[in-house]
Amino acid sequence: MTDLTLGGTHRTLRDEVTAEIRRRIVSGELAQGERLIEDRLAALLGVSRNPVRESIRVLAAEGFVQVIPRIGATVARLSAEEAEELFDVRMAIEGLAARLAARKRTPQGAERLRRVLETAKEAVENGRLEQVADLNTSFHLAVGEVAGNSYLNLMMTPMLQRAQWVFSQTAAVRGPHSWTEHLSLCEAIAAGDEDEAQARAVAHVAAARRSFLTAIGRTTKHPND
Amino acid sequence: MTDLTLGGTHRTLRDEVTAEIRRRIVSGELAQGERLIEDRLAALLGVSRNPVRESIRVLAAEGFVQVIPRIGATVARLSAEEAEELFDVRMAIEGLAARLAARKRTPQGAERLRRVLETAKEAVENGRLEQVADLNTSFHLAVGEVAGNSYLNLMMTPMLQRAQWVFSQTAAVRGPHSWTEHLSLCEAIAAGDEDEAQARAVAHVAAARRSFLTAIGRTTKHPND
DNA sequence: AGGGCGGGGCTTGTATACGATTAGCGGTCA
DNA sequence: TGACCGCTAATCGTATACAAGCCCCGCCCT
Repeated sequence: MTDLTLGGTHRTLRDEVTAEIRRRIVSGELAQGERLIEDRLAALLGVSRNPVRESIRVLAAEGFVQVIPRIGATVARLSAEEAEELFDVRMAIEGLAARLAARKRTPQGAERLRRVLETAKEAVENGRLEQVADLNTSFHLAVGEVAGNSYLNLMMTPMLQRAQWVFSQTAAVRGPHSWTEHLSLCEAIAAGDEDEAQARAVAHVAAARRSFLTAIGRTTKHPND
Repeated sequence: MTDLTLGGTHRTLRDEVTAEIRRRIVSGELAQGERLIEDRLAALLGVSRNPVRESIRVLAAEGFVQVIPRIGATVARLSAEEAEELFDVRMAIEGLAARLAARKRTPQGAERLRRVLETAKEAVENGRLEQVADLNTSFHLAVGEVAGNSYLNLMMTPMLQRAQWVFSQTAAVRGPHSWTEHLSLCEAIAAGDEDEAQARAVAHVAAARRSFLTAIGRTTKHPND
């Protein structure tokens, strides 16, 4: 009786395993370079090796895991250079997402974005800090969904989780600053101003990059910023 | 003696199966919406179901396959809208790739691009038409590699194959026109002109979009073009 | 003492087996 | 005649089994 309708909504073990391993990587519970031994992961999660293997392949395609045939899988290593490279990609992708969101916005879409911001505000006020990172990702993802480009969304989902990974690794918390920028982006989208929406999204990611660079203590790229 | 060095260069069945299924999808041998039955694919390729399953998950993450739990996997359907959406993503991503390639170019990198163009020219002259599509993809991918952004490359690889899929489905051949644009892009990159490289890459994708729209016989989007 | 060599354990790659669920079909009853 | 019900075949989800390769350690030889 629990699942009387569409059977397609069933969550398979593989899906849960994938989400769980990814969560552990993004949160840092699984350290960079750490070996992912199929047997142990399977035992740890109480499943057999098969779902674990399928998960590892997907996570490898997403860039969270590195697989070397006959040697094994490890959590990917994220050098400072690679982390910074991500911001370039984000500016391009999220700029496009914001532009399309402004173009294709609907009242429901704008409302949806506001609701995520509202939830985030509550979470901040109640001190649910670890939830804030997830809500941050949710907001960016919601922008992508409002943009209504399915392939863009397919790419954005792992990209944003990777971004979250970068921040969890560097322990760089951007604080309330970030949410003001979100709000500003939300307004531009709701107003349907494509140029402004893109500009604000790009500026937002650029600010995140500066925050990241400060956190890792190297200002080599923009010494006169 | 064939494999005396690094074992990591070993190609597993799963890799070959993934490449083969992807190739059949991109080439159209596997039609959109066609069911991918694990048993049959396994028998067809002479392997067991396990490598096939892992392949299907990866292809789903790349957007070539749609998986519904307990129902099965099918080749993804590519509506005209989704196909066109891809061009937006490509303009953003390939524009960035071209810009970064111009910024980080090296003599070897520029030479590499020229070599791909040379090979393509030969292929065109010798009438190896089905190879031309692959070389087209190779060129775009090479631009990404010269850009030297690992995550960008991770995203570009399936994206470009998806683009190739779109063209193989619409039977839109762009012909020598495209290669002039490649050459022009290559020069801008070699010259290190970031703005020009990005502009030419974007223009190239925009031209491909027009070609696509013409091929599917709907000019609704840009009626006055 | 140092370097090659072989064996054992661990881990991955692949195959097979079994249970669970779905879709499709035919029969039955109103 | 049409709709509902149960059955069967097909297929997926998961677990288990076995084979093959890799790493590491100790031994032996020089």
